[in-house]
Amino acid sequence: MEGVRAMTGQLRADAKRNRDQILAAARELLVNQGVGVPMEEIARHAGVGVGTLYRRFPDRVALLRALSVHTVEHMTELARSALRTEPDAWSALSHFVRECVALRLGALRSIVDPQLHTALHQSDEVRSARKELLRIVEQMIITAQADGSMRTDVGVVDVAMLVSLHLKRPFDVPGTMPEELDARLTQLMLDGLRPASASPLPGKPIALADVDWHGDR
Amino acid sequence: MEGVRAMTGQLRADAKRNRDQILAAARELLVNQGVGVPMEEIARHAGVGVGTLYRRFPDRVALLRALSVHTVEHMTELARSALRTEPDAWSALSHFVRECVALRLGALRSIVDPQLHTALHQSDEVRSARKELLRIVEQMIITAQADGSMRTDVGVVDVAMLVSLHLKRPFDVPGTMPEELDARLTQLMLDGLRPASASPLPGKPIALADVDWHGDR
Amino acid sequence: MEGVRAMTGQLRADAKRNRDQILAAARELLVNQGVGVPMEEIARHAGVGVGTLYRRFPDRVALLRALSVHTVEHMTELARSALRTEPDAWSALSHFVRECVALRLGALRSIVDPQLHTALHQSDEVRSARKELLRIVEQMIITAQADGSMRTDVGVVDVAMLVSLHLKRPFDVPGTMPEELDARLTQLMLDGLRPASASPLPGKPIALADVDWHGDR
Amino acid sequence: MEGVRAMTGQLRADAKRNRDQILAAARELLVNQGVGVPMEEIARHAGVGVGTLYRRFPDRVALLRALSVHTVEHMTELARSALRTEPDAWSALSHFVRECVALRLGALRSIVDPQLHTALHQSDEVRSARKELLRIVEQMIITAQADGSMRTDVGVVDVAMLVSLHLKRPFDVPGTMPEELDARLTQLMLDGLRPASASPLPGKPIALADVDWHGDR
DNA sequence: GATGAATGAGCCTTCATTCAT
DNA sequence: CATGAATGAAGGCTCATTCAT
Repeated sequence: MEGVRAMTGQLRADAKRNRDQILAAARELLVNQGVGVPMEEIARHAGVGVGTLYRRFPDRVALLRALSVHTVEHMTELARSALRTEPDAWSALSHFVRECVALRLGALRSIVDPQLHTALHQSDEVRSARKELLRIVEQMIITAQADGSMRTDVGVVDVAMLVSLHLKRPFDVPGTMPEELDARLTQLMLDGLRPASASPLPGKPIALADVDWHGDR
Repeated sequence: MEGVRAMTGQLRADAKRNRDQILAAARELLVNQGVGVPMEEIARHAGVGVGTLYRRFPDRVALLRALSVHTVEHMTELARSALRTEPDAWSALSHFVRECVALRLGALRSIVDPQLHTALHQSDEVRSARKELLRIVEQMIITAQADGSMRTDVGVVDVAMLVSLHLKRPFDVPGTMPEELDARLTQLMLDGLRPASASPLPGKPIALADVDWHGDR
Repeated sequence: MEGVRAMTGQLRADAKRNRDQILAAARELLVNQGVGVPMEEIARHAGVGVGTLYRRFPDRVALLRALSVHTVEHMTELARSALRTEPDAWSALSHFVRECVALRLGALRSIVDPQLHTALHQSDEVRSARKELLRIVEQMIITAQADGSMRTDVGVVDVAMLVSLHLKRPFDVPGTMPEELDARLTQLMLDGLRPASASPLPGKPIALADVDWHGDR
Repeated sequence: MEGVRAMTGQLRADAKRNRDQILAAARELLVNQGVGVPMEEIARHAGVGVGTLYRRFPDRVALLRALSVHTVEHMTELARSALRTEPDAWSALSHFVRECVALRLGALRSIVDPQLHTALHQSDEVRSARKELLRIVEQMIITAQADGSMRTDVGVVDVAMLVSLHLKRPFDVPGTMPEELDARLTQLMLDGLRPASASPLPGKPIALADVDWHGDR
């Protein structure tokens, strides 16, 4: 029984609850205060001791990695659900992107320290979660390009990198920017991906197959 | 004499040299290593002792502020020069944006800590430097919109915020992304600002006059 | 029944097995990794949870004490057996010493923290186990001195302290020292105890009766 | 000037004083409390802040290394001086050994953690200091063996390892052991090195040339 | 009883800033 | 003035021990 637990990643009920609380706390604090948040503050926020946090995630990088995977998986669900609900591929893509932005799913875009950034992505779990997401998005793109609703000189990686620029929570002095700013910027970005606007781009479309290390969350 | 010097912001030649070396070192290290760089490393890189650094800039925030002003002033020069050289307003704007991206003028976009971010902008010097830049860019925009080469539902602040998203140095695992990626993303963004692509935006254009705290560097 | 069990130090079979496994694990890890080994690692090595370890030994000192007693008792058996097997007292003594060294019976000589060391010896069990051992060794010595095979200006405590110096596992860069080193050093020590070599010693022979706190394990 | 300072290992007067105080404090605390002493306590004892300690010695291992070199150099002086003062090689050797024991020059023999031990000796400075010492001692030994005052079946490394066993400060409950104990044990050891006592040793004499990693302080 | 999760005190180390030389 | 030494607060992490399951 214990063995099965370990294999399937099951944890004792309370341990699982703690783990989830920690991830939630980390996510919130990261969004609001940047990657620098003290581990102790994350622990306190999650209602546990530091020791518990460290038992679950051996160090800061491990925590960020788990969070990263968690986020990417969330995005994958959103993408799948958009494909199901929306009438066509372009609507699905833009709906998906708007949701990601609105849900602030880019907490980890904040990571600006190169060591940390690299460490974060040296994880198969992170990489494979991202690859799965990108595969779905690539399908959306190919379909949208086929039916003429999207410019054809871009690949998933172009799109992923572009979108990821919009996923960083902007730390503006609160209240000085209109609510709709995020939505406006996102729409401007999406408009740039339409065929009508296409002006020549340097280089060639970058597809999933063209990079080793695939896009960024 | 000393008094005049102080008043006009003149410094003795070597002092000026020190100041410039420090700013250059800070800029380089910030770009390459993120905002975490120790003051001592900046000093070493600049070839001075920490003491000297602190004499010039009372604390870390002051240094970052100075760097911010310096960068914005650099951008202002680029904008002016683009207006002079380019045939029309839209070319000027896009040329200017491409230059900023290429020169990695967004080192401080890296700042992700909200306290720090706020502190940075609580400076009249920073604010007025930015206001000056935005005034010029606003002129470009208005002209470009008047001659039909730019969509009319955006304001400077929209554009500034959008551009600023592209100014952050992307910390990718080195060598995995094609050289042209930055240029491609920039072009996609510019294409989104063209009239051909315009789809309805939520809210209204945000102009310089619409915000208290004006855009972001 | 339970009462009798408790009194006679009997434990249920599995409990006894646990206890022994823990002691064995502790001994091995102590020998190989120094006194710093985490309790949790000892438990894991013994194939039990920490909880079990703590049920058996209320704290780290208690564990070390038990180990100490265990070791001393082992030495006592070796001494007795040597007396039975060897033709004379000196052979018995030297055989016994060589065995102790070879079996690395000095794991706890590693204890270098004075608080810990003191705590360890503030235990009647430890003290009486050691006293028993020393009584036997004292017999060997007296007999050997009487038949002229050992110098007469030393007492058990001298010998015990001397031997104990050789019981610490030497942490050398593995493989750089010849296998026989331990045996060579032990022999050099034994040779120093022979009458032929005797040169005057400061002070007087220290016998069991001369000290309060008797020798060292 | 500064350059010269760096090259010759010269420090500003106050810095040098601090460095010495730190080494002295470390030595004392190590002798009395084992290698576990908190860095902070060493700093306090030396009358400086932790920061200062860490500026001088980047980490605990560096401090221990410095101390090790310092000690070995001290021993080297003692050995040289003994050679000068004593009438013959054997007297020089035994005088030297007695002095080392009396001065408690074995604080670092306390190091029982194998990682730490290894780390300590992965230092050219430590190794070359030790090699120099061992060369001198080897001379003493060869000469003493030549004039018949020392058994001929041992090499420096044998002697060094043997002596090093006696250099660890014994942590006995204070006051329970007679003052002369150390001197008695040392004498017993020296007697074992005399020709009169020689009984056959397993293996062959281990000389400086026979090991890669040379003895242990 | 056994297990391993949770706790938190404590040590190590870094770095912004101050101050003696 | 420039320098770099000193300081100490703050954060990361470990591990002995307790306690819920």
